[in-house]
Amino acid sequence: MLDIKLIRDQPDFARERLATRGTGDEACIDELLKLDEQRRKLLAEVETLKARRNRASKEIGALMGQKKTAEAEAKKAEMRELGDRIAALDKQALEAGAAQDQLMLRLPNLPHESVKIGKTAADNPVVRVHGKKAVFAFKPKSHVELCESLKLVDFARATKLSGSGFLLYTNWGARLERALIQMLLDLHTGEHGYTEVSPPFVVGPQCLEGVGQFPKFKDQYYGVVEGDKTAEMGKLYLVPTAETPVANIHREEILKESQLPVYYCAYTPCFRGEAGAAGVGTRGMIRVHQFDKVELIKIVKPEHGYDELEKMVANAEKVLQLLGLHYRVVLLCTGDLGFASAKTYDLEVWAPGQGSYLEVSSCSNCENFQARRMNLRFKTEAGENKFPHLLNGSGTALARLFVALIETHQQADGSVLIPAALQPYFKADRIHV
RNA sequence: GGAGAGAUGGCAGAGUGGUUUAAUGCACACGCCUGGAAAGCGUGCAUACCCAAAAGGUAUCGGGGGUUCGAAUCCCCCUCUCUCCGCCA
Repeated sequence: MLDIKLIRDQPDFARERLATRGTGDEACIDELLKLDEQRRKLLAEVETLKARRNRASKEIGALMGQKKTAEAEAKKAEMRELGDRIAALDKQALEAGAAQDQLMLRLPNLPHESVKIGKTAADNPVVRVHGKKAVFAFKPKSHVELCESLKLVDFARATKLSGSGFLLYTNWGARLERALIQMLLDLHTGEHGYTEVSPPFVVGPQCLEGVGQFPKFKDQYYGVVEGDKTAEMGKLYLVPTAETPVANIHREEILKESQLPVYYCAYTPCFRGEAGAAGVGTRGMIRVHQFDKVELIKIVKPEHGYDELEKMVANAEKVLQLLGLHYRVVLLCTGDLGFASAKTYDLEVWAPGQGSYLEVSSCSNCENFQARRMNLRFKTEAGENKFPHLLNGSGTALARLFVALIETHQQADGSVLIPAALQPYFKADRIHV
């Protein structure tokens, strides 16, 4: 959520920054300003009346104490009338506030000034490239072929169980997935200073609202029902990313300045409805309804937000380096930026069998956009309450990492070599038939 | 799922319709005192919003609704916590 005071004081700045997203959201600034003015006018009015009533009520108490019943009754009648006006005005003020909130919750974050203005992913500048595309003396297979020949994933039976878009890892495939999860958690906790947490995989709607997934993108997530209580539908949702539970851990809290920065990392499966995405790249493991991910979350002082973002990107890159993968880092342009983010780097790993780069990580500084939504603050040494910056980054997503890994390290004989860093977890150096 | 008891500020804890402007204690900060410290004394110490600022005002005692001129206090609904019972990995 943006700061209404910023919109009030610098509407042109907010309009101009929002416009760079190309979503047309800047159009509602005028309506927002109107609603805000209306709300404040009503508030001032109703508060004046309430102040008068509070004073009168005390006087009534005093009059009754002095047994001046007639005077007290006269004042009571007067206040009854005032009470009706207060109730009516109160309702209006509340409605104006609710309308304003609805609008505010649907307004995306302002892109940071360092973000390139652009329209689509094609405009994203490549910041740096690591390694080179693997060269093969043979035609590299796609991960789908490798998974079938090495029996790493049983696509057909997964579909039988849960429909399309779900995966049944088998044998070496299941072990590889587990080894990757453990390697990444060990890396981030052991080398990068993150504290491991294991959150619930279902969360209440307030968590989705807190990070900006609700109310605008409500159609993309899975709601759960306990037993046959269909009335409970929508009370809980499967997490679309660990960001949802983990970023909300300290919601509605006031942290001490000395507690910052907070670094969390968590493994969770991620569940995504991907509404409207059917038919696009659905074959294989690139776009699925459930995948594993190790997520990084930081809560930091505002002045450190962007240094911490760079460090987080480096932490995610380390994963790809250890696995011997070629990748590039791109900076998302304003048009490609996520709803809550002010600045995002994507890590795209090369998948030789696909002949394309796959997004395996997205690291964002959401500044105080999410902190405002979840009312997460910290108290400075001077005693002032401030909103911290919230950062999230994949460290990394696994299904696509799995794809890049087996496609990159496949051999002419159809086997796949396991990188040295992963061997202690995988307990073998090669996958073969 | 059943029965009972609870939810008040950073913590503890009083407050059952009107000087409560939420007492008191602890913790914390600052000052006095001291050679220095402890103790003692004094002052301060929730959040948000309205107001250009100040002064002031409004709201908030788990959440929502109601009664009333007035609600932490009375009524209704919900959530959560604790104790016991049942079921369960």
